[in-house]
Amino acid sequence: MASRAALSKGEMEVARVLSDLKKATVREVHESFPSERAIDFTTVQTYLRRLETKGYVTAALDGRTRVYTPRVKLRTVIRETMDDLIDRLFGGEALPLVRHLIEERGVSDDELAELRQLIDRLEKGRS
Amino acid sequence: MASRAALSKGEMEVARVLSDLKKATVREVHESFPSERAIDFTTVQTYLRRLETKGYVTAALDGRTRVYTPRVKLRTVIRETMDDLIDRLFGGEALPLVRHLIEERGVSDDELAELRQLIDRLEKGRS
DNA sequence: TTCGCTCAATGACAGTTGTACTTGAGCGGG
DNA sequence: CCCGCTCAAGTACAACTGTCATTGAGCGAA
Repeated sequence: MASRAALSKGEMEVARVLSDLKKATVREVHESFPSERAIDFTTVQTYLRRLETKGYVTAALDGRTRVYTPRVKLRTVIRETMDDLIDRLFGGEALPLVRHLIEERGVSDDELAELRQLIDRLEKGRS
Repeated sequence: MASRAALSKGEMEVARVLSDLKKATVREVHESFPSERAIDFTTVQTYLRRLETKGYVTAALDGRTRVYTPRVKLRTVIRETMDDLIDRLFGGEALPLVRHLIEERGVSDDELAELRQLIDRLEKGRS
């Protein structure tokens, strides 16, 4: 895992918001934050700048405003993050984490149904 | 949450090893690290010290050696860590992460079976 | 005893993170 | 035009991280 520097939790958060927006200015990212998540405009700005130097996003100037775009897919960020976490916390096994998530955090009926579908689909893919 | 300070990734890693050992000296923790995970003895020592000041472990002196014991259950650490991550990366929804884990990292046949059991058990618990 | 060795304890330090304050370029009102 | 306002850009900085290097206490050999 050598290419990019890992993201901090705050950076990830901003990366996710930007990923949802596809393309946005600092202001837009800032405004997209849930209102209960109080975070300063300049803090978001700093995170985006760092994401840029780390190579996770690119910025294009529109007038004097930077418009940021993801450069690394969020999926990739998530995968790398989870891989690392699973190594450290579960000795590399993903299933214990899945079990933890299902047991420790409630799963709604709908979610349960979705999970079942997911498993069915996978099992069908095998055989 | 007048809770504890969050753990860094490195801290978590040694917390997990200590948790497996139940009770151990720096040396024992250090030796329990997988050999491919090169890490200095004193680095482990530092992590344990920090875990102690953060209130995650306690140390008792045996002669002139500290013997560390977990103070917060690993399960709790994991829950807090995951809650935070899920908030930042998935907007608070756990299922997308479960889906990610199942889809992105392979699941063996055995694991698939275990998952199915888990779901069956949960569904039975409902209704 | 005294030398050197072994380890635990502690100090150190550069890099990262979280968070915000300060600066300075444009622009609308007078 | 000049004044103040707005907002992006840059600067700041203390706390935290990852990783060692250094110190110093006890102990066995000479």
